[in-house]
Amino acid sequence: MSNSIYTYAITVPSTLGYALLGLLARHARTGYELTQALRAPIGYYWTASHSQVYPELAQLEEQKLVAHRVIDGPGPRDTKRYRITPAGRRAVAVWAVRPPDAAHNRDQLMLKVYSMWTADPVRARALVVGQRDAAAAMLRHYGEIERSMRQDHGELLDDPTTPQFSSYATLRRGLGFERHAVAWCDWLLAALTGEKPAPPEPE
Amino acid sequence: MSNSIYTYAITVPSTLGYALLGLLARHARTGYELTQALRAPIGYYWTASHSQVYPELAQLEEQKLVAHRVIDGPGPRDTKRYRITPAGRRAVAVWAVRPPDAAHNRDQLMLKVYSMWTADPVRARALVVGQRDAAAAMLRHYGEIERSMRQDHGELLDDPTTPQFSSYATLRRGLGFERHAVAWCDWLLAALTGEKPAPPEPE
DNA sequence: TAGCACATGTAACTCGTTACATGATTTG
DNA sequence: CAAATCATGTAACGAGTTACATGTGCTA
Repeated sequence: MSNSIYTYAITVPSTLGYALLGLLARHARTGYELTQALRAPIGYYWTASHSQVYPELAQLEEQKLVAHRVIDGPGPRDTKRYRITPAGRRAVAVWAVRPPDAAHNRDQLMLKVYSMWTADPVRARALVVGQRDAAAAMLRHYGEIERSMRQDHGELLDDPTTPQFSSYATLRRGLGFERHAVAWCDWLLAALTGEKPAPPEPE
Repeated sequence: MSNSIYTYAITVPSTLGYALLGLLARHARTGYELTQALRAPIGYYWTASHSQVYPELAQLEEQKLVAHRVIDGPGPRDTKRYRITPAGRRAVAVWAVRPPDAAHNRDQLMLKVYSMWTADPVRARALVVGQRDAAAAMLRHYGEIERSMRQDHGELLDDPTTPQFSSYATLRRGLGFERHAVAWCDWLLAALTGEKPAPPEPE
């Protein structure tokens, strides 16, 4: 059947695959629980729906990076609890320190701002106010998470070999990101309102 | 043939379509020139390859938001210069101030950091150093652009009705973003090296 | 008893990338 | 004369979203 030794292509996990391995490296979960983790906390920087998760888990299992055990069944299908294999654990560890693919930071808001000069200034202001409020809300939310992390763990947040440290590092990035987003919105709002620092010629 | 008045679905431009309209709102361009703009400056927050641009232009033309005129031909096909129509201009202006779709900020680096605790600390450090340097290089690059913008235009950067203002606003976001990225990498590097602020119990 | 959380899967579709394809003009 | 730039298009594929599909157990 085969006319080549390359008939079977070697497949490496997709980015989603590594995201799932990273979650399973912490503890075993069902596909459903993995999907939930892809809303929060992973959802803050990577999302996926369950329709992507289940096929990906099947692929990871084919590659022997995860394994599952049936635990029980509330619905028409079995409930499967997945755990990471030693090979899977090695795969995440290697992937985690390889430089990421040159990231194209898709930011729809920037695209809109790029064309904002064509729009109604009143509506432009409203958009920026809304974005500012959303960023401020996220900032508060992250602040609450930080407080509870400091309380629950504490010492662990200083040790880079703990999963808590890794979580904390991503949280700090989120905090800085939203803090800057708010500051930028405030600057833009001032500029849109026409607050010039000491204009030489008065109207 | 038709059993419904809804046979013809109304189609609105995709995000890429609006990106193209935003570029054409500034001045007329060929598909090739639009593709180049989608590397820089738009490429800093939105990318697309020419294989996406040409079909999208055809769709925008079908929707009467752009129009083209053949100018000459170096290759086997005609060279087409596209300009925005009044309807296209109205479409961008409206889109620009509508809240963006709830953005899922995909950040592969954060995903890697989330699993960094499983990895070799030496390689982890190397990854973060590399990311820090890349962010610092971008920061310098944006700084140069800012200087040339201030020189070329200057007054215009204070007027929200000019395209230069819009460009400047996105640039400022980039500057803040990279500045924070560098600071965060520095923090992470210190944490990975094990610089604790006055540890109570010595080893 | 209606709705939600739990739990897993498939199908259709859009978006985006890489590769295929062609060919003139300019530059080293 | 080889390579890059200009210039436009199609095809195949992978990634991601929304909708379709099923069914249990708990709670308001």
